[in-house]
Amino acid sequence: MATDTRTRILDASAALLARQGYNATGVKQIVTEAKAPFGSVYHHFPGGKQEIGAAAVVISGKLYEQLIPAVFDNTPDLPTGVRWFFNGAAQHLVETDFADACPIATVALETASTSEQMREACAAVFNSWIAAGSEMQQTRGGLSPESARRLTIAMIAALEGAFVLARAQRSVEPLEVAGELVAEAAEREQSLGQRAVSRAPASDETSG
Amino acid sequence: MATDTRTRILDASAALLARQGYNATGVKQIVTEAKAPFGSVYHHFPGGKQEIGAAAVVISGKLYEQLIPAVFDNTPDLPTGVRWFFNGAAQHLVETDFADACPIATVALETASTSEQMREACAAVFNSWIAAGSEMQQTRGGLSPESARRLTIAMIAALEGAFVLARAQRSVEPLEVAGELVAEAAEREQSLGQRAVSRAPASDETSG
DNA sequence: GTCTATACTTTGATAGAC
DNA sequence: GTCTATCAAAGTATAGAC
Repeated sequence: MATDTRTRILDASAALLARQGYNATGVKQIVTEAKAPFGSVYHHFPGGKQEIGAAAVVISGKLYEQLIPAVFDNTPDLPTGVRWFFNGAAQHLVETDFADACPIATVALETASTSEQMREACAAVFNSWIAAGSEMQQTRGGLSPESARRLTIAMIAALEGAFVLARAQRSVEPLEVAGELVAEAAEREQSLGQRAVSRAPASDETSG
Repeated sequence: MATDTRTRILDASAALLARQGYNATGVKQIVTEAKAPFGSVYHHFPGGKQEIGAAAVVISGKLYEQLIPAVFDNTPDLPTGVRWFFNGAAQHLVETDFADACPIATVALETASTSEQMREACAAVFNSWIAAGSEMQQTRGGLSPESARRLTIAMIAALEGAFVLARAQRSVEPLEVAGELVAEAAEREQSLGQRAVSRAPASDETSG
């Protein structure tokens, strides 16, 4: 059984938005790529381009989120995982001739001030990444919820910004530098966290 | 004397590209905003939209670059300057309702794989920022050229990525977290650099 | 539900009068 | 060098046959 029309439209949209951004991707291009009749778009997505875009962003976000456990579940420690993460991103960037970086960053910047529906979809994706990364860093790094959240946000921000520089300069240097910055921060946080854990099993809620 | 047509076109383009990105900004919108006749665009910029965009990006880049000395020339030390820099960016973001972040990041992502002319213009701007930041950090922080370059790239990357998250989430939290990460890295680098300086006035060219 | 044809707008760009 | 008129193509969205 082949995938249905709706799924093909979303998959094609996710791929096009990731590579071209929101404004450069036309509905006509989407249906051509999805091998779908034009009218089907507005049958499955009455909200038009914005509704397609928002749904496609969420799909890309869920796929990309799987990279977090895929990388960090096999790492000996947190800083090593961070280095793997940035190295893997750099390698993928080179393999795709600096085309495939973050699937939603371009869309997020384009639509942040022009489409509330798209902005909220992108924000939801970033929040899910932060939640997934924070939980991973608490489990694998022994970090407190607050430290894990902060380190995760810093990691995502450093990665996103390094992507911007790397694609413009066609160089992985920004990814190497940003990755090392975050990895060293992870080293300090992890040693602090593990020390805290070995001293006091639960520093919070001692009075509750 | 009022500004001439060419200058008005470039100023209007720089403002529109910063807020809307490249693909959302039309040539017709530019001439309307610049109060210029439509045909003038192709008289002054035979290369069309790409030539206007490339020139406007360079102008925005030079303006934004002035923020580096404006902030760091008055700071007591490097880490404080880093915190001022991120705090100022956060404040400006809130004041503009999360519209004005980096004037070229959106354009850079949009055009990195579709217009070599635009990509090179953005890359040139980023390189000029890295050069200016590196020189500042060598002068004010006592960092080696290599350390200064790496810390500057990390600072710009962290700022750019924090902008992406902040605009999508309409929150300055990413700027606070990313800024603190870079500031703490600057603290370590500066103490290392100044120690090296006080031990050996000129570690390089000792044999020349 | 599927698919075609089309309406209407806007795009980047050009020609040519002045 | 200024400005208007216009082009061909692409944009999103809709109507309506099947």
